[in-house]
Amino acid sequence: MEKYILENQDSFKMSDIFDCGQCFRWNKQQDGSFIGVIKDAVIKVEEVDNKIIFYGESNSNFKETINYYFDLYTNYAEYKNKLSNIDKNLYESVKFGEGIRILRQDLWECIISFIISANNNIPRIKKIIEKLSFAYGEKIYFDGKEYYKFPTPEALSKASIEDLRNLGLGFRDKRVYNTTKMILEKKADLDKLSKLENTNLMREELLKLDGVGPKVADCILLFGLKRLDVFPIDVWVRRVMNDLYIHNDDEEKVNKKELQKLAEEKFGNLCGLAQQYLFYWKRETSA
DNA sequence: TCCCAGGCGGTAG
DNA sequence: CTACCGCATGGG
Repeated sequence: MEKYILENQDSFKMSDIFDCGQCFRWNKQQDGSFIGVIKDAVIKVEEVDNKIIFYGESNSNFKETINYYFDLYTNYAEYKNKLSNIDKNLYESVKFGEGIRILRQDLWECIISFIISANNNIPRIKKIIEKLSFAYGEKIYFDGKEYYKFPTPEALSKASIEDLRNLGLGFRDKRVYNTTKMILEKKADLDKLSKLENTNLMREELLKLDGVGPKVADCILLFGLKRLDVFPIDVWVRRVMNDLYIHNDDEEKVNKKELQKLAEEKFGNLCGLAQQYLFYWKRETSA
């Protein structure tokens, strides 16, 4: 078992990071710690006396895995400073979610996860991903308990549309099935895609995948490719943006393109990060 | 019983 | 190009 201790981190709050809706595979334990699966490894994170402690088995460089996944090479104080200075709303939302970091999640896992997210709620998304991993992912042990990796494209391609339907994917079954096939057969090349410079070219590639529309593509860009210059618009973000800036009586009528433009103007190349603070702030304080 | 959830794909105008 | 609709499922 490896152990990695983090001290004096400018922003790292487990609840903010794991509850802000960017990831689906971290679960809070009774002792307050979180356990999740990063690629091939089960990781446990706990907070003791303002120190963050990571535990896990790792076949390669444990510390590097953690540093990369939690984006610890990036100084969020600068980001937060910039955003806080934009206006009072951003100041409040950043203060509320001060411990947020954008995780660097696996692209493939991100794609499937957010296809499943369509017209779905977060608890059920988590359940479905758990079931997928249990059924098609490789078993690993941690602290005497069983966990399951997220299935590889090869493994998931063994599932028929009906299999997926039986796991509770609903109408998303075909989308996951088709996209898995496309990626497995290299009709969509994720390695090539992740090396693209231009965010819009990346988005175009993602949009070719079945079940990936504008919102899902932007989530993948933000959470799987760390493109902070995208602004995923869902019901919550539309709500908070309308409440704060637009004040349309009928929030449903708020034009998405207009909103997109407004976000880019206000938040610039950090609009994805701004989205995350706003989303978390609004969702947590209105529940 | 109805409504909603991190939307998307298809079709029609 | 925009506007609408159907879609599976589970929880409130």
